[in-house]
Amino acid sequence: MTGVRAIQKEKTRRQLIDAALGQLSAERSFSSLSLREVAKEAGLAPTSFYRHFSDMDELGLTLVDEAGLTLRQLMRQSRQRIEKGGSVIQISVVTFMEFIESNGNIFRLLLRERSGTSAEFRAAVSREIRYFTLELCDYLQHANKLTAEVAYLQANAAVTIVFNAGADALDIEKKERQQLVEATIQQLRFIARGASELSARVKQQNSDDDH
Amino acid sequence: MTGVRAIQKEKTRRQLIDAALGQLSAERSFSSLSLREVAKEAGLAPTSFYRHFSDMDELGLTLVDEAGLTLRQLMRQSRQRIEKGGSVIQISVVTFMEFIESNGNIFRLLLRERSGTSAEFRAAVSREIRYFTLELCDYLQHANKLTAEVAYLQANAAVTIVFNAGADALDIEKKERQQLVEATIQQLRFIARGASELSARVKQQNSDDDH
DNA sequence: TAAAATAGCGTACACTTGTACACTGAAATT
DNA sequence: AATTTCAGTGTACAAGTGTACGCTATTTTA
Repeated sequence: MTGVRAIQKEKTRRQLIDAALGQLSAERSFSSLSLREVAKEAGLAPTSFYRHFSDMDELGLTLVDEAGLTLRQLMRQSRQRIEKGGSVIQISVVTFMEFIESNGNIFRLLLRERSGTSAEFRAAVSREIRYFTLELCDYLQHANKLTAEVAYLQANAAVTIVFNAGADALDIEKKERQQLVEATIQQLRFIARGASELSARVKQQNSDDDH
Repeated sequence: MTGVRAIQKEKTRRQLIDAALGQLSAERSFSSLSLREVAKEAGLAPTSFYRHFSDMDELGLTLVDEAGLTLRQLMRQSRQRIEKGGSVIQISVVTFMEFIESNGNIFRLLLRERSGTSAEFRAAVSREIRYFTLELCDYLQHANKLTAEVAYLQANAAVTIVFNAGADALDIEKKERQQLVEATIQQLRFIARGASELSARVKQQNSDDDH
């Protein structure tokens, strides 16, 4: 293991991944990239691509994994900030928007492949978003003392709202961004408030049943 | 006007539109369609395409308009049902899910082009969704006596949640669909509850300020 | 009725695409 | 030291792409 050869192979594999990521933009989706383009950008002959991935789909799924990793880093960063105090919702939204600003193309990848033409891609993206949601769910359950069910519904709704806001953020000017952030925060507050209200009511109901 | 020629032209234009719509599926996005394929499916020579659209983008934007039209029909249908009584939220969600079941490919078009590679497409889809949102906003403002601002935030959040649920519905079995519907309804209730709670508080605040 | 306009066709061309195949040189294994 | 493995190369090909151009047949206009 870890021979000169394996190291070099890993390096060019990385080059392919980076070449693909580098070609992504607002005007260019992963599915519009060609194997030849990516190989060329990585400084490889077209046919050398096959030494690393059996086709573009395999590379694409690797990118989605990579994106999921970035997403988890985001969460960690968010939690660190929250521990230092402040409004949880506000910090989360702001952190997410920062993530999008510096990882726009990775976020675009997730957004696009979530509704893309490959079932495998869609499943991969769903999985990453689900991890994200479940972590938030856990947090809500402990911090806000919610039913598991209500916590999940809230987490799911919140993630949907935030992702959607992120998508909107990609297409607007920086000065409008602030307004979007505030609107999103307010919407998350609606959800949080509604969840705890209705959760409390269910608990009351259950306790009535007990007597 | 209305000469034999114009009528025939409109007819083949329709054939092109229908050919394109007909090729859309879970595995096939609009951007993956080629001019030649669409022309062939419509029973035309490739170059005849240009007699009707200057390129595929122009055809695509026409499809988005068409999709928006279908969306507005959906709203009308929803309103009709609501007038006959019942839970507004429940009826809306169920109607939307029915729409997706019978117009899956049109909905997919909107979903995909919303985050696609053409700024013009994204803008067109945004516009259609905005109409949808504004109509809901109007309704909420009158029916629930909300601030214009709160009503908009609620409408926006609700549309986001419902669209997202629609996207999820496309990829699951029919039996799981019922569960998704119920979860979505619950999430919309969170939002509605939170909005009216926080709206009431703002009104109270404002009235305090007056004294 | 003669002339003009035009929807649709067929050919042609320059590109790009994925990938099969045979080859090379250096690293790994024996 | 001899042999095997294998990442990367270059050539080649069939298939598909958008679209320029000239032609035809029919409708529309003059």
